[in-house]
Amino acid sequence: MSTKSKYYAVRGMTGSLPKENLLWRTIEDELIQILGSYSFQEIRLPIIEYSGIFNRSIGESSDIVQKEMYSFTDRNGESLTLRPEGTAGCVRAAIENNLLSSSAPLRLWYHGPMFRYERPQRGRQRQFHQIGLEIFGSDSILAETELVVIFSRFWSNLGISDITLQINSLGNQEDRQNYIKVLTDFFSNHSSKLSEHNLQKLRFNPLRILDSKDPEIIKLISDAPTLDEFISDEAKTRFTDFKNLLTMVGIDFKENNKLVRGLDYYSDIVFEWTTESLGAQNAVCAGGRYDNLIGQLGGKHTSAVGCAVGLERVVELCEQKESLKTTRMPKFFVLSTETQYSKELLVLCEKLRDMYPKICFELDISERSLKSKMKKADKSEAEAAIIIGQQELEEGTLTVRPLRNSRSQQSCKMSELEDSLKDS
RNA sequence: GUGGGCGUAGCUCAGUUGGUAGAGCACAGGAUUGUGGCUCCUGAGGUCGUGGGUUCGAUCCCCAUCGUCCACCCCA
Repeated sequence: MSTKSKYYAVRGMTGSLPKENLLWRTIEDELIQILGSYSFQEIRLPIIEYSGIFNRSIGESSDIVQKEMYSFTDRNGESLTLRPEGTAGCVRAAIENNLLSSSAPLRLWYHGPMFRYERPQRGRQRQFHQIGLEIFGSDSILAETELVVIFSRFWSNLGISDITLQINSLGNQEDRQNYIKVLTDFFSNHSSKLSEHNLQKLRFNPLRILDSKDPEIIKLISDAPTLDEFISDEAKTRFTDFKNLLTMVGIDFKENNKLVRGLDYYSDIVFEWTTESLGAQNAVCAGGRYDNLIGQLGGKHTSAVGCAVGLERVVELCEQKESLKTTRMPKFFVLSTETQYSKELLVLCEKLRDMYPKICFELDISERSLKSKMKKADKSEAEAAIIIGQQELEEGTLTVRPLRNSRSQQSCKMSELEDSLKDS
């Protein structure tokens, strides 16, 4: 970096630039439109919550709570945290505003930045953006399936194909406790092969060791008891039904019995959409069922499923594939032959905008040579330039010069302007 | 938190076995004083990330530091 600027963005919090944001918007609008068609409603949540909400829901032993939260004490001495994920706040808002009292399942979505103090790398920023979905009040596997079909539709509309759905069942709480007991015994017997970090996981949540990428551990895990031996018949049936339902709607999936989520509130069915195209951060969208969370946070016991998609990762996929067409308003670049006419130009542009609200008019304000203005017109990606000089002002006409085809330039009235777009 | 790579013009990078730097693209002006793209000509721009050390002399060697990228870890 040069010495020109003394100020830097906070590490891992980069924002996005104008040239990227057309793609961002297109992607977000696509998903939001789909969500509307499934009757999901938007909820807007604060970025800051009391820290206790995250400690309680995500889990004290999780990496997020232990070392990744942006927590601080406010002037009132309260511990607050920049949200590291959206579910906890969404559940809090639903309880607090009595959204769960209605008998009908409630479908919500939210959108915005999340914050985790991690070392930035590909696909991972400290401020990143998610769209999250939650369905409250449905026991049915139709709820999980709905989350899955929504994203299947989304990938398809974006033209993303190299993405895999991985699914697993964590069983109910009792199943998992039984399994954890056996797993703890297993790893304890092989504790010499475990790193300090894994030993710590063994104490707090042995399930997480299953996630490891360490070849030694992976080898060890292949001999470990698996979760599916322990889950109850009820959970097994649910999982089977879920798989059948996915097959019925034509969605391919891969069973992955090592898929455990890093947030403690998940139980029963969990899933994750992954891709090979994003380096080490392969999860694009993930979620599952968390029937106990609402009760844990002080609400009436209400079953729930949810998932979230990492927008940076989706944007990168779309950039790679170049599969998504972005569109913008048609545009005219409006310039004068001499800078003395630029005030008349401003007035003219306002008239044009009154007449054509769906067309973009980029007014030249550079006050440079005509040649330079024409260059700017070209760079602006406008379909055509509108050139105004003495002659045009006297006659009350517009000179329209197409920039994207070989048609010759023409003189026309303001009311005929739209026709010149149709030709091109 | 732990490793490793990389910081030279707006961008992508070359280069100097230590003697204060170049290319392509982009930008600006002109050839064409009411017209972009193609071509040609010209120009602007860098205390070689920052600080210190070694040296007659450092962009190059050494140390530190900051930034950045990738991976571990973790996760969306």
